[in-house]
Amino acid sequence: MLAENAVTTSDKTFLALRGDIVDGAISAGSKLNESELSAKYQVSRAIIRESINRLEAANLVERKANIGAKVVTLTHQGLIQLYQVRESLEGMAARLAATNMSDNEITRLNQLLNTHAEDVMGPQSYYQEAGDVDFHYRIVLGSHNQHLISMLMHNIYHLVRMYRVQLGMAGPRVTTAFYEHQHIVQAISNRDPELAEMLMRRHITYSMKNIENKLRNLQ
Amino acid sequence: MLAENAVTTSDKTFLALRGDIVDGAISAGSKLNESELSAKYQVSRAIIRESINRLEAANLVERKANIGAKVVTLTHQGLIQLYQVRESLEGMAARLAATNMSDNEITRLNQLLNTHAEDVMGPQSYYQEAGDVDFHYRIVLGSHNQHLISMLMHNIYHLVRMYRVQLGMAGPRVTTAFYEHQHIVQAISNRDPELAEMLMRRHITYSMKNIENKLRNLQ
DNA sequence: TGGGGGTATATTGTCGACAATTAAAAGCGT
DNA sequence: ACGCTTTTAATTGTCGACAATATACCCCCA
Repeated sequence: MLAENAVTTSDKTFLALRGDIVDGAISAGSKLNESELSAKYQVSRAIIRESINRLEAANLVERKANIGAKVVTLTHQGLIQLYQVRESLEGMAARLAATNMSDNEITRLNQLLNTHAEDVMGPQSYYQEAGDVDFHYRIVLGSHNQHLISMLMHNIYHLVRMYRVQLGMAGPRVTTAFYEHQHIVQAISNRDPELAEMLMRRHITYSMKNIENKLRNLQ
Repeated sequence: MLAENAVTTSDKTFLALRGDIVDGAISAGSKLNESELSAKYQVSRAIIRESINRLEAANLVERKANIGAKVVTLTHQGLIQLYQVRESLEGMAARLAATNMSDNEITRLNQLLNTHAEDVMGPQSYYQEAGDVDFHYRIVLGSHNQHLISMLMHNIYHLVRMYRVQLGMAGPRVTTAFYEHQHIVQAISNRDPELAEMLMRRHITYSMKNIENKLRNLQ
């Protein structure tokens, strides 16, 4: 599951900070004071600075020379642009997965889908968040493309999660999304790259339209 | 031209290091010794470390905790994976450009193309590198998508250039590529997103196949 | 002579202090 | 009282030193 083993204190601090930003414990748009954070997380300013640099690379923070760093603000336009990139990259991931996933990987992907099927049919569907994430991760990894994997895992998904968490995304679309997942897996199982890409792109587009409705209030 | 104004010494050092890596002055695969670089560039180790972190984010360097950083190695597979990402992102950029570029921007894009036409028809075609880069930049910026722009400019293009420089890419395909550019601009001028994306993806695929031949020697 | 353990060296990780820059406050004149 | 200049405070940028980890070397032993 790609264990992000944090060996150094810088790693741990980065993960802690990232978690607090994604969860909203450090609110969107707020300024990051290095000395303050240094005291809060009990590490030197050098560590904080390194973490902030990594957060900037992860698109969670914006930095200006001699002025400082701010947590990104969540906007309607920002969400749209983020999902356009997702559509592009995950579409390609699905395309490559159809060619590059091993038979074994595909078997396990189908098993994952069956697990989700039970959840969807069951009483309460705790599917959405965790299940959806699992599914997308599996396909991205199945692309066997290091750049693609790295970009999505490090530069995109945490920001996506930040939108989801802070805008309270857990809504309907559970069963609908499930069937879309099913069709994507079918295309991959059939080793049909073109179709897999197209279905994934549509799936992400729909998903965006769904979220978009929930934040007409954001400018 | 997106002036990367480097205000701080850290910025300057980063740019210097990046240039040396892309150009091969610091050879691919070699280890980066922090103290050594600190002496070479006349700055503290803190600056070097920050620069190395940024280079890692730019996919030009790989870092391991407590062990150190190495310049990436150029491989056949690495090139393919890089171009797959390019195809994905620039395809989307072309699609968005067809919708989002202003009439003014499109006019200037056509002018750029005319300039290149003269070069291609002229005696020596110094077109390839600079011209190609200009063209692609213009379209990426035309997408008006900040994530897309940032990813390509900071995380992809410098590595692409590193492959080009170090594998001595300047070859034929000058006029061929020009006509492909022409068709892409036509699609954008016609406000046809679907076609613009398709043509850009093909253009990049062809370009990769062309480069691929030149490095059968790389494993 | 070859291998394992332990010491020495080199390299990276972390820290606190100083310098440079920016933002805020005070002082001044009109 | 208002606007401009000067001074002060706060924050970021840079540095050299110390700590922790990994690598290289040497010695000892079978």
